[in-house]
Amino acid sequence: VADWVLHVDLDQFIAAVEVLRRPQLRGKPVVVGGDGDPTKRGVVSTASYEARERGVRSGVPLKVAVRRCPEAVFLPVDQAAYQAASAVVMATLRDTAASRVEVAGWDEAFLAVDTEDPAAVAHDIQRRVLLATGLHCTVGIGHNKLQAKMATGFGKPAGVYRITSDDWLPLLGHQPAQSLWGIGPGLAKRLAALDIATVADLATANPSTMVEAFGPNIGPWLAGMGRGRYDSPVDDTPREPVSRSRETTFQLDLAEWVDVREELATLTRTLVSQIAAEGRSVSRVYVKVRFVPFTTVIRSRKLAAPTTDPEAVADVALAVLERMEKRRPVRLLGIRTEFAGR
DNA sequence: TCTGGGGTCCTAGGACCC
DNA sequence: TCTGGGGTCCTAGGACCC
Repeated sequence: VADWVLHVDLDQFIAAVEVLRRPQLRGKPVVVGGDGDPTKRGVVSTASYEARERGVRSGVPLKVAVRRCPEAVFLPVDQAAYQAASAVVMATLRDTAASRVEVAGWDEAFLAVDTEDPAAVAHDIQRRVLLATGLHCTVGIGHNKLQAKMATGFGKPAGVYRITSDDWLPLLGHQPAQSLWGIGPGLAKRLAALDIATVADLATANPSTMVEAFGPNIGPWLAGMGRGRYDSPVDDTPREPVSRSRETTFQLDLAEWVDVREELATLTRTLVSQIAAEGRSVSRVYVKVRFVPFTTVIRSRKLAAPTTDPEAVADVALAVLERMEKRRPVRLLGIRTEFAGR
């Protein structure tokens, strides 16, 4: 078969971009997260391999990270820099032998490639990306996106790895179902209740049981993934954003409801002003509140008509907030707006 | 002790309509 | 006493990903 899918994944992307513009950091533990102050509330976005060896991984609270690795260099998140680097990477990928490139995030993409020698294409991609950006990437090869994506894990860092249907079960059969792309803690728990623990268990699961337990779409999709099957093709259609959100974690929890209202109104106005400046209008508003102790509530309301008026959206957000229990203290406020015209 | 911020997609169930 | 079947729209909320 000459139709291959390649999954290109930049290695420790965010940390690598930072090291690129601060060469003196090469080889040192680098932690990017929050505003770069590890005494504040926030979590790690990406850590360099040197920091990962010390147990500092994405999602670890910065306060924990600094305890585990006090000598690490802590840097603030600089989205614009990563976006710019990402754009160069994606342009480089589009300039390769790939017939289609599906951007799957800042630092990863799927490529449809028609070739007899996918490994040669993969190495060529690595050379070109390194030349254009100074960044290293891993390339996974398969006959679909799932196989390619799982192969990347075996190729890290900076390697090339291939998985096809023939070696899917020998390689992955004994692994937990949750190791598969798309199976998180929630699905893993429901699978475990059906005595499905591993990828091999999933591969041999009874189809009607799966449909009964997960529905006509997700059931067969899960069972197929157990056998390394994956139908959705590499899709290079540029995607219009569906929604945009902003959220804030307060350094000091809000104890007064009047402050909660004020912060939510400000957050909403800021976001909607930006959206309006881009010429988009808002059709639905979600309000997210995280209370202490740790519970998160999300409520939404559709607007009577799409609008670009920050005040109007703020009013709706406050009305949604009023429907919630006025618990305190409040740790986090978030606003998400869905765009009109979809 | 501490738990970010940015997204997408799917499903259940109620309201309402014919 | 019995109360279909199909459809859309809406909200809540689960789940996953980087």
